[in-house]
Amino acid sequence: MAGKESTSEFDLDYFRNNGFIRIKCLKCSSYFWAQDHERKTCGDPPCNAYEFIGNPVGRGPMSIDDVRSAFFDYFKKDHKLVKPYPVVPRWRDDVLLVNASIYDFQPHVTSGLVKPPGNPLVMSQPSIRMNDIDSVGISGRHLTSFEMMCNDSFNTKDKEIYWKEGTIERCHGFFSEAMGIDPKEITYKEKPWSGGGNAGNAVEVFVRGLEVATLVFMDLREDPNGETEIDGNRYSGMEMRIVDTGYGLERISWVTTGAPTVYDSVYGNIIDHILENSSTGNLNRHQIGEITVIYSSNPDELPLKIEADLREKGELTDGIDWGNIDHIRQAYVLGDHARSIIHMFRDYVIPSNVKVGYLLRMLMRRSFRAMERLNYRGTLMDILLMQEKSLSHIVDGFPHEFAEKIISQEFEKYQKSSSRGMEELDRLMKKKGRIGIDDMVMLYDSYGLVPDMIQKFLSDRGIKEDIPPDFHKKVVEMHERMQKNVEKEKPEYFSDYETRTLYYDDPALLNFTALVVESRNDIIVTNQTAFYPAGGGQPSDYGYFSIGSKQYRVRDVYKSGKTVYHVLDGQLEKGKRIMGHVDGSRRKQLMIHHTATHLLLGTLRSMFGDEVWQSGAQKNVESSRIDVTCTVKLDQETIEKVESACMARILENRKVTVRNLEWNMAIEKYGFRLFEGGVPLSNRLRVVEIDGVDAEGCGGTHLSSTGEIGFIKIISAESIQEGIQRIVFTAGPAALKYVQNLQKEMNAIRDETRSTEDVVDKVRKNTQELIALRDEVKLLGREKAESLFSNGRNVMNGNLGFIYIESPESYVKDIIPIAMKASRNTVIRSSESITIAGMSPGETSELYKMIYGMIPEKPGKVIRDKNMEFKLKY
RNA sequence: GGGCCGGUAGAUCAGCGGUAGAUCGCCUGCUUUGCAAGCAGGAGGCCUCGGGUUCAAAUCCCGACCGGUCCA
Repeated sequence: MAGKESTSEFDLDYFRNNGFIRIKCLKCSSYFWAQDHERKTCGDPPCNAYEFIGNPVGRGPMSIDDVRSAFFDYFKKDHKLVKPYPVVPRWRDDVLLVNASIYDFQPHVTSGLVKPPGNPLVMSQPSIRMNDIDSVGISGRHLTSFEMMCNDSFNTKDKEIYWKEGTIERCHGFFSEAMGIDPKEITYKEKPWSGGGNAGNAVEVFVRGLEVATLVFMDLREDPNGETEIDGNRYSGMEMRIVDTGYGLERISWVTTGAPTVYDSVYGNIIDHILENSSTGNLNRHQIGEITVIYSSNPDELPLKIEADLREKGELTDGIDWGNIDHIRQAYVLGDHARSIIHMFRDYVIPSNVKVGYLLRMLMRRSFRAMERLNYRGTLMDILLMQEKSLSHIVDGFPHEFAEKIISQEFEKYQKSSSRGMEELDRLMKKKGRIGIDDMVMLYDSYGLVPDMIQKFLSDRGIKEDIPPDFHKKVVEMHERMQKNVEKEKPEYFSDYETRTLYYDDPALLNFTALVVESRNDIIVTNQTAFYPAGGGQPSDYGYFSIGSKQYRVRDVYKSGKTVYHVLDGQLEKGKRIMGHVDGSRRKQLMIHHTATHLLLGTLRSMFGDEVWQSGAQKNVESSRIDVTCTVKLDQETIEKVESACMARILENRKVTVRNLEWNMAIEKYGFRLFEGGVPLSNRLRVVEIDGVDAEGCGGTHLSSTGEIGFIKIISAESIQEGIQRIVFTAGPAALKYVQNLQKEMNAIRDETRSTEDVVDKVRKNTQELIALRDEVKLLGREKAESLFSNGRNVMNGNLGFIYIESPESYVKDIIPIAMKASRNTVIRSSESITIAGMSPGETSELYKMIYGMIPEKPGKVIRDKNMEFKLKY
């Protein structure tokens, strides 16, 4: 019955006029809307298990291409169709991958600063989620990459597009009319939603136990003083109310095919191909459908855990060949990962040990292992090419050459570190006879050897070793210790005054008048400023403010929001009229380095291709650096080529233009390449373009042509991470100074080495001579020690016999090893010490007592080590 | 960004306080019709770098640098 005990956010005309009633789920007590008045449960697992496997809905099986075009056709009438964004979100730095379609519009659109690329809009956004990677291939429903289709509308005070009514009406229309699903099968479950600093009401849409869409009505933002509380966080209302829907493309297609798993549904042909070309041949996958249903009924538990429990109880074993199931699962993994890898390659991600590169490496290595376990006869590229075909309507420009190169490099690395690991394992076995859990953790940690590779290695040698059940726990424990976050000291923000940015109006302006509008201790805000604040890798300007003859040095300048803060030596009161003076030579040098950075990046990209992306940069006065993704190691020869190419472009004196473009237009024109450096949050993108070389969104100050750079000299190139090269360079006057210093150093070396002609040759000779002399001294020392030892006197003192040597202190260390091999104890006396060395511990101890009694001045220090050697220092 | 493992002959590694070794590769000679191989001999090392401890450091401690790997 329509519950009246609580008011609903979804008590909509559309529901009421179309025969829907609100029902309280018998199992989970949440509310849902349905046209089937007899319905008792909400449709969300675990309240319902999957009921569509082997029993599809709709007019017939629809491929993802079918579903996608049906979706677009349905919404295109009154929505703008937007092209998908890259899966690597270069426009934001808080996440590694696009997880959902709304990521495309955060934070610039959701904050209201930038207008959406269409309103309302429709699109299908490839998304990658790595969280459930352990369940991929096993649960039957988890994917690392999928397409999230959405129809989004952005409502403002002035313009209402559509809100709940319009969204639900469209959703129901799409599923029932366009997809031909029996409307009585569709349920809408109410559920509050929160994430990424926003929150709102939502409904989840279910068909036969499968969640096919989520409709989110985002109208709250996180606010510590907000009046609404959700999950312990406080929220307040947003000016823009956003409809964000997520339709799971693969799932919707799946519910129409009723295939055993989503993998079979979406790319069953590729799974067939993989199995046909592996050791078992193709396998029937019908049993897997039953397993998928079982897992669906317990969504909060890890599939492998459920499976282990059921198998222990003896359920879930009848007639199931687990060897085959495992084999099929590897094929699923391979099929799934191939898709994510395509998306990442498309965005030129390079495998590495950090960030998104690490995620790519993880996917690739898991794929390699799956191929090995399957004995798959093809290559990873074969599977990528098949998946590329199946994604042809959504992915364009998959770079084949780049993919081939990266795969072969990564495979080589994978094999190398596996075989190193295997050698280490072999050594450990020889040394210890068995492998403990700590060894396993070490092999995994240091060589990437997963436990089943270790197991296989051992079983090939007839040794049975179980993987300890707490292996992963141990790994996690080990990594728990490494959490550490350094909180950076935050500068003080106390104003929201919009400072006029004279440095943008005229980058050459150095002297200006200003009014102090805010003041706190040594920090002031002025109405306008020509001081460039630190940002975009460009450090702040220096200089001073003056009032009459008094000067106040400017030590630091920073910007927050629209306010520019100046840190002074001294204090200036609010209301004072002052003159500002920017240190012109510092600014000029920073501008040269900044424009040079863009030139260098553009040049590198033209030389090494689209894989070159900036991944960090820092300008400075003496030198600057830029980090770029690049698989090529930059040797001296390459560096010189880069320098020459830069020089050519400097001599061409190419124009540098700065334009403020509307966000969406800028992307339309230049693409996501604009987001090379950081991205300022504003409604317009400031695009700095070097004619024919490079265009980037950038907030820095720039020269007006490349000729002003003078010349660029690369100081060093090193790899700071895998796939990332750090180039340190200098330009303009700083470059001249650098070269002058080199000359000075060279002259100094020439003087010090007393060389007249070839300095390098002279240094080489000197070094060789030094090594030769060092060796000779060593040898002479030993010879001398030998001769001192053989000339030693045989002494009998009471019943103690020993060899007595008098020697300079410097030879003592050479005599000791000889003495220790001799059959008798040796006493070595120098002007500084008496040393006893020998093979008979008992006797040396006696000798020590005797000699200690004999010397007139008692020693200050007695050294005794495990060789039973004594040293008495006077 | 953090943890862990490592850096010794051209390559792969051993040695883990006492005067640098193995295997493969390389060079020379012998054996062989030739190849594969065998035998004998030989060359090849600032033991990554810098500090410290020590009579003595490749070895122990600290710090850089480089490589690998796992996690975020």
